[in-house]
Parts: sequence; C-alpha cells; structure tokens
Amino acid sequence: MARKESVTIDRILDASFTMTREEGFRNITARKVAAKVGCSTQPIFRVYKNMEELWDAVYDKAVQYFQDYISLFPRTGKRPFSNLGLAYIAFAKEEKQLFELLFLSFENSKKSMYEILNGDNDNVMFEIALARGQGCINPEEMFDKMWIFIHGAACLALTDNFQLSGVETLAMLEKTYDSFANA
Amino acid sequence: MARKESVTIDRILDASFTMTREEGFRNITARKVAAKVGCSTQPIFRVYKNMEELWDAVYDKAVQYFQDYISLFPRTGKRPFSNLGLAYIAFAKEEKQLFELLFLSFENSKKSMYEILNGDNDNVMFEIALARGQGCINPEEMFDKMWIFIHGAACLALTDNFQLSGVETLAMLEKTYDSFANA
DNA sequence: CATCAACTATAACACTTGTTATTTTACAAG
DNA sequence: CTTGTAAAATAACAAGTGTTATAGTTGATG
Repeated sequence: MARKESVTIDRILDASFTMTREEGFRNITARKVAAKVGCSTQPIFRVYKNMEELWDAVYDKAVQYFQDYISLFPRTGKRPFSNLGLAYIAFAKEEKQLFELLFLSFENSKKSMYEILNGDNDNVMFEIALARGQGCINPEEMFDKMWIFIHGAACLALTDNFQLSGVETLAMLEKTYDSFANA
Repeated sequence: MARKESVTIDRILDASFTMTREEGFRNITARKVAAKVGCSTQPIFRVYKNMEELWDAVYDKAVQYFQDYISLFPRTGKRPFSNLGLAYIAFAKEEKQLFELLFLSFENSKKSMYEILNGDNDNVMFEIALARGQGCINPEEMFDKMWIFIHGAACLALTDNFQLSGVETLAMLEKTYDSFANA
C-alpha cells in the first residue's frame, strides 16, 4: 500500500551517535547526519519531531554506551572502587566527547552523575557493599572521597594531563584507598 | 584630521569577557558583542582582525582573571596545597564558564593546565616548597596526588555535585593531605 | 497492471553566523 | 568654515542552521 522505508531510525541514530563520539554533541546538525546516512534531511524529521528529540536520543544512547563500557571492562583490581574507577578513567581518556557530555555539562544535564554511574546494575551500590564487606567503617563516605579522586583523574585524563598506564593507575587507586582507609 | 574613536578596544574586550563569564566562550558573536557595547559590528573588526583574534584576547584575559582570583583569595589553610586547592575549587563553583574554558577544553587549549595554574607568582612551586619545608619526602608526588583530588572536587563543583562549604572543604583537603602524608 | 499512500528528494523560508563593501558621520587641521 | 580622513553605521554577501512546503518516486495492494 505504501513505499518501503529505506532510512531507518537505527541508521539515523547510529550515524548521529558516531558523529557525537567523533566531533562532539553540539556539532551534529541535520544536514551532517543526512550526509553521513546518505539521504536528504527529510527522513530525519519523519523519525524525530525535531533536532532536540534526536539530541535526546543520542544522549540516552550515550548513557547506555557508558554503562555497557563499564560492565565489559576487565576487572583486575581487588580493592573497592578500583575496578569502577579504572573503567571510568579509561572511558574519559578514550571517549572524550561522550565523557564531557555525560559528566561535565553543567547546562542541560538530563541525568545526574550518580544516576548514570550507578546504572541498571548498581555499580556504586556494589562497590560500597564490597567496602563494607572488607571492614570499611563508613563506606558511603569512602565512596565520596574515592570518587573525588577518581573523577579528578578522569578529568585530567580528558585533557591529557594524566599520563599513567592502566596498571599504574590501578596501583595508584588502590594505594589511595589504603591511605584513606588507614587515616 | 580624523574622527575621534568612541569604541575602544577595552570596551570591546570587557564586553566580550563579561559575556564569556555569563554565557560561555562559544556564545560570543560579533553581533552580540556589538549590542552589548552599543555599536555596530564594524568597530570590532577595526580593533581585531577577526573573531578568532578576539577569542584569543578573551582567553588571555580569562587566564589573568584566574591568576588574580587565586592571588586575592583568603589564605586560611595551614597545610600545603590547601589554600591553592580551596581557591581553585571556589573558582570552579563561581566561574563555571571560565573554569571550563581554562581547564576542561580538550580542543583548542592554548596553555597547559600547569602553565595557567603556576602563573606569574609560582603558585605550585610555592606549595611544593611549603610541603618540603614541612618534612614531606616527595613533595612533587604529593602535589600530583593532591592535585588529582583537588581537580576532582573542582570538576564536581562545576556540575553542582560537590556540596561542601568553604570550611568543610578546607577540612577535607587537610585531612586528605594527612592521609597521603601518613601512608 | 493501475493506484495511491507513504517515503524521499528538492527547494525554499527565515534566521544566524563571520566578514566586507559602501555610505554616512564627526572632528581636527588648514 | 571648508576639507580631508578616520571611525562608525548600514547594508549586503556567502555560508550554515532548523524546519517545512512541494514535488517526485516507489512498491504493496486491489
């Protein structure tokens, strides 16, 4: 009865997300996305009411991408917060545009840092429980302090002011945990 | 012999800098600056060759503004790095747009973090010397670790994820210094 | 095969951007 | 006061933005 659609929502969203990873959130425009997909701008506005709706979809995809990244990251650390921290810092280094979008936008931030970080599988809760299990007196406070440190390393990594390798970073995180634990 | 200039370079730069503090770096346009100054766009291009030159001037003014901010901030802390850290975190909270421009832009960053931070009066050198004077074995490494923590708190403050008051922040910084020192 | 509704492309609108050409204005020198 | 010249205002250009109106294409259904 009707023509078959050739430009799917997935192709549009994937192209937009890839462009966001490469060029940043604010650089995705209707015409650029269309060029990447290989169509005119028209199918975009069939699928999304306007660009703001597309931006929202990209944001949501970025949140999911981050949470998958954290989940799949190899867990080589033994201390609480070390695995989450290591993955978070690696994400900041490798996905600068997404990291800025998710954790450093102070205008138009849709979800809170904690909401994104904790995610569907309770990353933060898990680490806090781990700390409590290892005899940490106040694991919530320990998370707060460790997170300041971890977020600091990640934000330094973003601007290439953090040069440690993965194993060095892990060692530092665990040493820092011990410093706080024995204070 | 000629007409007297009414739109000075200072008025243009001041308007641009104020707009950067309020609306951010990437939102200053020739027409907005002209509207703020109360003239047409023409005097802007008499004074600056193009917008990029004006942006550079705004950036340099932001660096100077930061260094003055640090210098004038009350020094209530006793530990090494505590006064510099407290001022840095306060700057992130109060001057979000400038903080992002100076310390979080990973594209087009003109000066290095250390260059801006150390400034004309050797802020970092001073704190490191202070630490050495108080018996710190490796004050450079101590700076690195403290700076990860301080930068982390500042970046959390940027997105309103750091809620401590000034005195509470100071206490936390000094406690952290002790944790690292006694590790 | 013909039809017709959904999908796509083309073009256009209104707006904003940096930048520049042109015109007007003001002021100091003669 | 006239004049020349530098500054400022006006207006325009080309490029880019989101968005929409219009036209063309396609393909399953009757």
